[in-house]
Amino acid sequence: MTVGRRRGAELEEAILRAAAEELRASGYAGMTMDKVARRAGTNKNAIYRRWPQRAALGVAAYKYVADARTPTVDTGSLRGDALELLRQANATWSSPHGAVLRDLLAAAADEPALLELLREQAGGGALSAAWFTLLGRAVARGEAPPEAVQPRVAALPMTVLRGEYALRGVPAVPDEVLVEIVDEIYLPLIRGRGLPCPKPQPAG
Amino acid sequence: MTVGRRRGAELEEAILRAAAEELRASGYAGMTMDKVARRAGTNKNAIYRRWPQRAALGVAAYKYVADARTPTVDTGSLRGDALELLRQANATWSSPHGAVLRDLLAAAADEPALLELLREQAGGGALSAAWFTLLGRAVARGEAPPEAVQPRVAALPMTVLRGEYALRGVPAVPDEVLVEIVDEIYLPLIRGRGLPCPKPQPAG
DNA sequence: CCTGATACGGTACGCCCAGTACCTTGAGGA
DNA sequence: TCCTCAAGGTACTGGGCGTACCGTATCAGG
Repeated sequence: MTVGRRRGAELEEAILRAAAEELRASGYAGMTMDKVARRAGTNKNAIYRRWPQRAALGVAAYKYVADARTPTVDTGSLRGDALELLRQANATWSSPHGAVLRDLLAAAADEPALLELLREQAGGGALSAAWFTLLGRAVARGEAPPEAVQPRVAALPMTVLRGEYALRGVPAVPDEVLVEIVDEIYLPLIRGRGLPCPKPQPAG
Repeated sequence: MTVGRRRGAELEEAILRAAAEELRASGYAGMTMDKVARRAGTNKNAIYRRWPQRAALGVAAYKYVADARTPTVDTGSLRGDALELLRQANATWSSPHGAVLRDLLAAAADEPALLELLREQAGGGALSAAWFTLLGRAVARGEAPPEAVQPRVAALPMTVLRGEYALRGVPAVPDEVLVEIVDEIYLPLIRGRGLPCPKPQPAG
């Protein structure tokens, strides 16, 4: 009746796919080991043989669907680039895919090892690199002072966007907020860093 | 043996105290209803008669210990005020008290009602008000341009600090980072917003 | 083709915890 | 005093994580 007993990579694929589907359908909280096993047409043993804990499976399932595409933009202006990158990030986090990631982050609060992995995905590596190159290009064009190229400054819009997520309940920040972040915060900050700027109150 | 059967407010106090102690001892995940009941010298019924769910008890216990002190600072300069407020926030979030709050936030990801309450505590109301008055004073002193008085701008240092928490595993951000946030981001931003600033590249 | 080793499948556990039901017992008010 | 209501005690359902055990299919090697 069955097409034979699956083993190794094939079974692993099936489990990951099932876990990913469960994540999408019920969120991380609803991703039960039994349900994953049933959906994958196997049982919990096969899962626990590969991942020691539910959280580990969750992370694996997330990485399975997360195509680690490095965001790239080049609109020709700092403003355009920043806005585009923000929009991409906003779209990503607003998708069900982003919801899963947020659930996972919340649920893994007591699993240091998993937090590490997730943190990377959530905006550690590739993303901050994108902001760096973006700023670098702006400097080359003379749009930004070299002093502005600095980790905390470069990726500030993403930080503010995350803050916006924290304030509102759920993502999907309206586009005008993204524009505001760029025009009222990022660009003025870059400008402000360009000034040798005598303090307005040179007291002291 | 016992001092008699406790009722009403007295019992409620005891439960809240016990729940708070459990939170401190084992985090939210370890705050079991049975354990709270046992520690309070009562049983789960008395708890469920007052709070319908575990999460509700968690929030109540948190609010029980959280003395909602409104932070106030006035060092005489924008830089000093901002730094002081950041230091206070950092101290708060680094304390076990802050750890409980973070646990709670993570655990309540699927309880919209609780999220609301927590969000308020986490920096919604009183805190952003403090940043507003701080900036207002700076404007009055001529240290900052009036255009800078804007929600997202005013509380930006807190947003960046939260971002720092997200990147590192656990709070307790070193003091020099707080200084950097103020000197490299907040102050330059305020400065930059003061300029009518012709765009460096007026293309278009 | 036969024989192991390995891993899959099935099932049944143990444990813990949330939340509920039911009854007994004490305390305070009328 | 008696009555009511809440507190205490205990047991139970339901469900989820993680484990154990055992039969069985697949694969590798001779």
